[in-house]
Formats: sequence, structure tokens, C-alpha cells
Amino acid sequence: MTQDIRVQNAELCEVKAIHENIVTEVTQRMPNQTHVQSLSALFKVFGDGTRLSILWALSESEMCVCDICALLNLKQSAVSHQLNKLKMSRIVKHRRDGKVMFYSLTDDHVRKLLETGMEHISE
Amino acid sequence: MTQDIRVQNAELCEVKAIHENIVTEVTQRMPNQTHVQSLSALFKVFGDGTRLSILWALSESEMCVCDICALLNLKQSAVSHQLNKLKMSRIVKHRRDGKVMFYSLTDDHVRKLLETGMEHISE
DNA sequence: TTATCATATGATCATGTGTTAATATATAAT
DNA sequence: ATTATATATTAACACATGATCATATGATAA
Repeated sequence: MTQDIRVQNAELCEVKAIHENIVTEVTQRMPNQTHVQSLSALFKVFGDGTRLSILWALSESEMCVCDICALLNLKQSAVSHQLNKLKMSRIVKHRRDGKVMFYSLTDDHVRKLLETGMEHISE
Repeated sequence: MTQDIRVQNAELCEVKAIHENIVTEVTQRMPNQTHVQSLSALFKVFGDGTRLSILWALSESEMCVCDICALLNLKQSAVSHQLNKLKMSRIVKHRRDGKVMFYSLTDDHVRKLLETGMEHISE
């Protein structure tokens, strides 16, 4: 089966694999495309300075939109748009208290990702 | 000092912080902007399906461009472009063997980031 | 109700990004 | 030298993205 896919690729592609054994082996260990897509989508959310700052802030404390604006010196609209993206990705959750919306991280995975990334940076 | 920055932000911003104590506290715990920028740049590189697939493949084995093309069914040019970005970000390294270029991960941080991310996805 | 405050949303615009085709380079083989 | 092979590079294009402005919503206060 895996063999068939590789052969098929070789036809579609202008290049044919040189090291068939490696390709075959790695093919078997690759996660399925859905997983790769979800994962890259997750990383993409982290891949913007504004969003990353917001996430870092929220990893320290629950905050309202207003406070995030003041903290990061950003326009309310910009913050709101980014928070919406984070909400869509289920990375942050929110609760309302009167007129104020409080945002916080949905789980600790985010914190761990931030830390792991930071380790890479500061080596 | 931190206080001054906050006040300054409040002036530039159309919104004034509601919870001053939170803003002050989080401000002190925020990493500097350079770090945030580097980190978001790193995540951005991971935030593309093609690059992420390549990275995953390389986390399993050193591979040449040709093999990556066959494995992921991508045009040689597309792979080469993405490998260049990964090279620029110092995430992958390469060695030449005759006409063939072999790519591999520069260090194990990448592997760890992939794993940490995957944990988040598959919960 | 009306006014005000905190936040959300929609449209627009400039900029960034990934893919492709065409071409260039670099190495090896004939 | 010529040819073939593996990879890199350049330019072009379609598309996505983030910030901004204007405006809408939703909740409280007067």
C-alpha cells in the first residue's frame, strides 16, 4: 500500500526518490494529514507577535480587553480581532462580568508550548 | 518606571486600564519584545503545513530534497523554497554529498516542539 | 429612555506568503 | 567538452493576513 503511494507520487512528481528505503520508512511514521494541518494551524496562531504577547499575558493572569490594550499599547479593535482568532482556535476562553469581558487560557498546554518555545530561543 | 510606561500607554491608547494592579504585575513578568519577536518568528515557521511536514519527516531521518518531494508529493521548487526558509531560521542544516543535498534538524528542540504541539492536538 | 462604557464586527487597504514556471548553478558521468 | 542530474534562484501571481476606521452590539447608569 505504502509502496503504491510512493510510486504514484513519483509519477505526479517530476522527481523520483533516490533513497526508496528512507522514503518508505518515513512515510510509515508520518502523522496523517489532518493532524499535520491542525498542528500547523495551532503554530500559526502562535506565529504572530501580537497574539503571542496576548497569550503570554494571559498565561500570567486572566485579563480584560481593556487591560490588554494598556499592557501592550494596542488599539482596542486590534486586540479584539486577535482575541477572536484565539477564541476560534479554542486557545482562550472568555467570561463576561457586566460590560467587561475577561479572557484566559483554556488549558495549560499553551503555557507549556510557550515555555518549550522559549527554551529554544534562549539557548 | 513600569508605572510610567503604563501611564504613557494609557495616553497613546484610547482605552485606560481598568485593573491597574493586574496590568502592572503582568508588565513585570512579560518577556522583552525582542524575545517575543524571535519566538513568534519561530512559531511562524512551524505554522505552515508544508514546512511542518518537512520538519516532521526530518525529525525521523536525514533526507535529500528529492526524497522529500517524493514523500510529500511536492514540486522540487516548492520544497527547495521551504527548505531555504528553514535554513534561514537555523532550524535545519544541510550537507552536500555529490549532487545530493541532505537536510536534517539542527537540534532536538524542534523535535520537542513538535511533540509538545502534538500533545495539544490529540487531547 | 437616553447616555455611556466595554467590546465586537465589517470593510478596506497595504503588506506578506506559498506556489509555480523558467532558468541558473553545481556536480558527476560520458 | 557535452550531457545529465540534483538543487537553487528569480520573477510573477493569487491569496492570506493584520491593522485601522467606522460602526454596531450589549450592558450598566442616569
